[in-house]
Amino acid sequence: MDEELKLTEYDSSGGNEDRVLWEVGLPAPDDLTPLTLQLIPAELASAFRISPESSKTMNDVNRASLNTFSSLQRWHSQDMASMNNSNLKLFCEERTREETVTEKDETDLAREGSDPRKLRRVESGGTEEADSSLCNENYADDSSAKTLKRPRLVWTPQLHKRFIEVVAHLGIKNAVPKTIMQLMNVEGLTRENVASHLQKYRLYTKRMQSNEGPSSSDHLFTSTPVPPSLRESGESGHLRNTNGHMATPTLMPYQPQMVPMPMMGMTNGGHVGIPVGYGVGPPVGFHYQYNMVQQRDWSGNNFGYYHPVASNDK
DNA sequence: TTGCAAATAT
DNA sequence: TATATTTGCA
Repeated sequence: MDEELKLTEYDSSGGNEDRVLWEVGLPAPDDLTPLTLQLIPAELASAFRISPESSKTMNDVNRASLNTFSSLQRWHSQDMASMNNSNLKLFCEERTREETVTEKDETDLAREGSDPRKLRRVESGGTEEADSSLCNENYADDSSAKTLKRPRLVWTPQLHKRFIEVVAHLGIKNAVPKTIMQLMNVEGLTRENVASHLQKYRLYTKRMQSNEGPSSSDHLFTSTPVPPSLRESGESGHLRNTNGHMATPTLMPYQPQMVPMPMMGMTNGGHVGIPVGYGVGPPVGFHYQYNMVQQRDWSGNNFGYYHPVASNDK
């Protein structure tokens, strides 16, 4: 969190730009490999017929650092709480402008008319791929929330646990996508998300009931045991007590905490965690955030998150 | 609106 | 390759 504070407080307009951006918890400068150093020695490169890296001067390194800093600043200057698609759109437009200039500088007629996003993927060294992937058509139009393609939801064990709790609460009979979605009270979660997950979950429970055993892809489901109320077909999750009255299992209200975490050291090929802002109360808008924000449930467990996957050519 | 299977996307 | 999403149909 110290890093986070330092990063947030960093302001190039006022302070000493040569100041180290963060110090706490990070290796001392002496422990770091200089970026000017070539990682593959010339002899090794020639031995394996690897085309030698273009040597990096301090100027190159400084330029790259400044680019990184300015983009980080841009990210952090956004009000994370009020982050919305318009912000992202502006961000993307800005980036697109920058990239257009770059592409003009490196004029290549053969590329004329091709998709800039594909171009970028080929051209970028990879470190930009993850954030560039945010600026695709999924986010380009915020005029209609319905036409927005949501990032892929990752059903983490915690999110699945919440799902199970709600399904157990409702009982097998009442556990339909819409109701589950409402009771889960997870902002941004759609009926389709739930329907899809429910579909898979039912297949899993079916497999379990037929003593087939879990399949290799049932990792998530096996991590959370199937509640007894879901094993009895057709019975509601509401338990009948000795008086014959219905006793409703308590369903913990959803009170998430936002735990901001700077997205540092993300490399290409890795999935970028773009969590959805889970809210208390009725679902409101769907907020995309640039930085890694882990969702926690009331017991401190991380919840699910959305991630756009950096697309890779197949 | 729901459930399901298959196709598609990431 | 795994798995989430979409699609089409009943």
